[in-house]
Amino acid sequence: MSFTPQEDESKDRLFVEALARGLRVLSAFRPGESALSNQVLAQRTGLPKSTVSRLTYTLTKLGYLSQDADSGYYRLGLAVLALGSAVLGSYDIRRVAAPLMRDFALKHTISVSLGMRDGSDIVYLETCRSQARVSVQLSVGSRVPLASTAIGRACYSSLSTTERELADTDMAARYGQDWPLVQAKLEQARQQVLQRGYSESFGEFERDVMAVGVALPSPAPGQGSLCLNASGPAFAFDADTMRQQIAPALMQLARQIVPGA
Amino acid sequence: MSFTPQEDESKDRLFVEALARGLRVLSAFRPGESALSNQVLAQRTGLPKSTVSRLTYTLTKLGYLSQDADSGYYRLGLAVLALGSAVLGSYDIRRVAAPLMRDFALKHTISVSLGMRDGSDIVYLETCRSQARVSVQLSVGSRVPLASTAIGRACYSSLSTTERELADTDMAARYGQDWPLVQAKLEQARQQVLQRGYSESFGEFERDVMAVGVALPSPAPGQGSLCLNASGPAFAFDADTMRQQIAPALMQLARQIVPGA
DNA sequence: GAACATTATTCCGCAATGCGGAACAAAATG
DNA sequence: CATTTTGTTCCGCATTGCGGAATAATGTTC
Repeated sequence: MSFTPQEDESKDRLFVEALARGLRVLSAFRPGESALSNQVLAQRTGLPKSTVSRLTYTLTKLGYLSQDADSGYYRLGLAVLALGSAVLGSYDIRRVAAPLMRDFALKHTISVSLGMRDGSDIVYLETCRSQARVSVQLSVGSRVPLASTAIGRACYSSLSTTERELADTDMAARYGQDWPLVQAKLEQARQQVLQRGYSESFGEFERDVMAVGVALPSPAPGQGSLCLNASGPAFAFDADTMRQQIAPALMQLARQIVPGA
Repeated sequence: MSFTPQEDESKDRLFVEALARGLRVLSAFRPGESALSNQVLAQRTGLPKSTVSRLTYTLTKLGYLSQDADSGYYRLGLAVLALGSAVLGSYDIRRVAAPLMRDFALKHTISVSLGMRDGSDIVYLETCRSQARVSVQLSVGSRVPLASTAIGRACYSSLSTTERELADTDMAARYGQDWPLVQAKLEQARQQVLQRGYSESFGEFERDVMAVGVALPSPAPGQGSLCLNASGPAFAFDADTMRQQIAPALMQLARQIVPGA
């Protein structure tokens, strides 16, 4: 249960507890949820009622929460959105990648996403779907696991030895006794990437979804590893099509996005 | 200099200062900026060095900031993105509006945005541009003033008397001695909305940008007021076109999005 | 509408927690 | 190597946040 393996826990004079708790309240809101009561927040965060009350009060005053007039429930405020858009704005790769991704999605009638690794997850920075009706880029900001997705495996395979070992430690903790199995699968995926240049996940993360992934060579090292996937429904894309048509095209797309490679 | 006019300042036992300061650090990042040094953060937030150091330390540990490996500078972390996407996910209007907006944008070769009022600003929740190459929905989450934009004026005009007076107070503080002029302009816009059903801003917010706006009847009252605009470059859209073609179509779009009106 | 259950807010004494000046360390600059 | 600039750590102080308990507000049941 030690979150901070490098030090003896809880003696961290530099860590600002009140800030952490406030953010814990904000992150208790799961996407798709409209409004939460003060009590639900207390349950989810594990904080005492009165503390939550004070934190919601503060967050509301700052615009990070807004209180529903009649129900009194809290919802995430628009100030949070400003932060989120500041994040997206700071990644200039998106500006380059998005139009190319859009062309790709239209040409191949498939969805394509740009992701970045965060620990043992991939966070989507941009998604282009072939038909725009399905879901409103709700995927931007959402997380998928490194281990079971094509995009995650591609990313994993592109890590340096030291980074890979760090990620391994992360996942060992995350998957517990399943880790050996997961690791074997990951190693297998890595070998495939080394040989063929792309990764696969055919129905492993979501049933009936076929996906291939490639890593982008990191433009500035240490900036975080970027990766792409292309995914479509199994009824429209079989394994052969993914391997012979989509995967090469995706590798081509990666080269377009990062020319120096 | 009193931020909280309702009470005698700084005697607020419920307000959690440390949380506010931490968020002040996060919001010091402006969109488009990549990485900030610890010192710049101190300057922008007005906090002492050591405090900022502690806050950045905490935020980094929580994933809300990430530290660039070599420069040591901080950038907004991916955890912030998750929060932002949770906000967007909580507004189900987007799901309804987005495809309709997209059709509108394509049909009229014009940009259309969905916004929500936050104080004396409008925050964009969704934008659809006619040509997708220009800017990657960077606009989602960005703020434009209520007073000088078409979308803001439409929203203002749809407020109830009490809400409008609150907004007035907000803007009086914001615009200072310019407020009488601004208010006159707003009142004029409001009359126009009452008569014709839409608002205009022809080059007033951004030079050479023509825009019209309409308000959406709030589906659940007190949930915040939603509004739409359509905007295009002056060389492609003259005032007559905006008034006779775009504005009626936008009003039609509003009725499509919120059928019960 | 009385009696109860559930949830939110406020109070208040205690001490833990965060504060910030200053000392220290580490780079960057010349 | 001296100097400036920037980041981190230390540490005593008291402010600030804490959380149990009391209070208020709201909703529910009969």
